[in-house]
Amino acid sequence: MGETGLHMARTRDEQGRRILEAASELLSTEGASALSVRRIATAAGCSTMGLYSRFGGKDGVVDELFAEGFERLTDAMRAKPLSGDPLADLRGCAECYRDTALANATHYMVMFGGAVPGFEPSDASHLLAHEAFAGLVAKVRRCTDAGMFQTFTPEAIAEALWGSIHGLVMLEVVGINPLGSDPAARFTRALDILFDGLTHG
Amino acid sequence: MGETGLHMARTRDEQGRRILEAASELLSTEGASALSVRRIATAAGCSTMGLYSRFGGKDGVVDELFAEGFERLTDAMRAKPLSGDPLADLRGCAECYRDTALANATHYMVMFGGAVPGFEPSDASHLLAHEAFAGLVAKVRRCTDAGMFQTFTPEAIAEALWGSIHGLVMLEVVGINPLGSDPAARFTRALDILFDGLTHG
DNA sequence: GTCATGCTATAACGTCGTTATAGCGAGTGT
DNA sequence: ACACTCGCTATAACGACGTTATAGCATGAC
Repeated sequence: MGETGLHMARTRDEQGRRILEAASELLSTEGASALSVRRIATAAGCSTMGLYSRFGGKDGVVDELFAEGFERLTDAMRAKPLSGDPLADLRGCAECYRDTALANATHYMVMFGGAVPGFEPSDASHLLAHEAFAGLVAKVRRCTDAGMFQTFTPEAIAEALWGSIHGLVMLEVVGINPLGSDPAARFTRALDILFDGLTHG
Repeated sequence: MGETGLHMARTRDEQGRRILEAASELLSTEGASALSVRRIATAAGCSTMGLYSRFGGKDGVVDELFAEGFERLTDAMRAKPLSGDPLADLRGCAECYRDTALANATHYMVMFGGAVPGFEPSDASHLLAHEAFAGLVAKVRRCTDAGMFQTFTPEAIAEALWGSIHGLVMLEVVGINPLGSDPAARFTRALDILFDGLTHG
C-alpha cells in the first residue's frame, strides 16, 4: 500500500517524501482528478510552494508518480521466478502485466491514458519506460533463442505483444466492454491467439 | 474537412451547428486542451450560455464530438468495398481503422484516451460505439462462416482483435515508440502474428 | 395591452496551475 | 556582535476554467 518508489526515499527530504506519498495516495484512492496542487499540499501538511520549490510544479510530482507506476510494473514482472519453460514464463509475464496494471489502474491512466492534461514525462521517466520494455524483449528473446518463435526479431515480437496487451488492458481499465464478457477470459483468449500466431499454430 | 456528423445537421439549429463545427475544428487543430466553453463560444460567435441552453454544458458538446469520431470510424470501415476474400477484407478493415484513427488522432483521444477530464459518454454514444464493434464482429463472422477461423466465436475473436489493434493505435497516437521503429511496419507485423494465430499458422 | 415564457448576455462563484511578494531563519564576512 | 545575503516558507494575487445566478429582451397568448 504505502510503499513508494525507491529513488524518492533516497533523494528527497522528509517533506518531499510526504508530498510524494500524499500524491500517490490521492491518485490511488480518488484518481487523477484529485491530483491538484492545493490538495496534495494540504494532505502533505505544507503550502503549495512546497511543491514548486521541490518539484518545480505539478508536473514534477506527476512525473514521480509516472515513474512509480513503471517501477511497480517492472518490479512485479521481475519478481516472477523463471521456470524452464520460456513460453510459459512469457505468458506469465503478460498476465502479471495485466494484474499489476489493474491493481494500479489510476497510475496506469497517468502513464498511458493522458489522465493529467498537460503532462509530458521527463527523459528520465521515458528511460524507465524503455527499461520496462527491455525486460519484455529479454523474455521474448529466451523464446526465440530456444527456437520457439521463428517469424520476427525479438524486438518486433515484443512490440506487437506489448501493444496488444496494452490495448486489452486499457479497454479493461476504462471499462469498455461491448459484450459484457469476462475480462480475464477475454485476455486469456487474446493471448492464446497471439501465442498460436507466434508459434505458427 | 468541415463536414460534421449527420445527426447534428438534422436536429440542431443554425447556432447549434455553428457551435459543434467550432468545437470540432478546435479539437482537430489544437487538441482537446483547446476545448473550453469560452473558446468554443467565441469561435461560434455566441455567449457561453449558448452551449448550456443547447447542450447542457461542456460534456454535451464533447459527447457530440465523441459520436462524430465513432461515425467517422464506422463510416470509413463501411466504405471499403467487400471482395471475395473475407480474410483480406478483415485485414483491410484493421488497416482502415488505424488510418482513420491516426487521421483523427485528437478525436480518438477523446473517444478512448480520456482527453477531456470528467467526460463520460452518454448512452446514445455508447450505442454508437457498440455498433462500430458490431461491424467488426460481422467482418469476423464472414471468416468463421468460411471456416477460416476455428478456435473461438466471432465475438471473442473480434474482442481480441479490437483490443490489440486499439493498443497498437493508441501507442502510436500518443507517440510511444521505444525502439523508434516504423509504426506502419510494426502494425502490419502485429496483424501478421494475430492472423497467423487465428488461421492456426 | 398585459403578462408569461424562453433565450440572450453579463457577472459572479469556486477551483485550478502558477507567479509575485513579503517574512524569516541560517550561514558568512568583518 | 552585527549587517548582509540567500534559500525556503506562507500568503495573496492573476488569469483561465466549468458552472450558475441574474437581469434584459424578444415573442406569443389571452
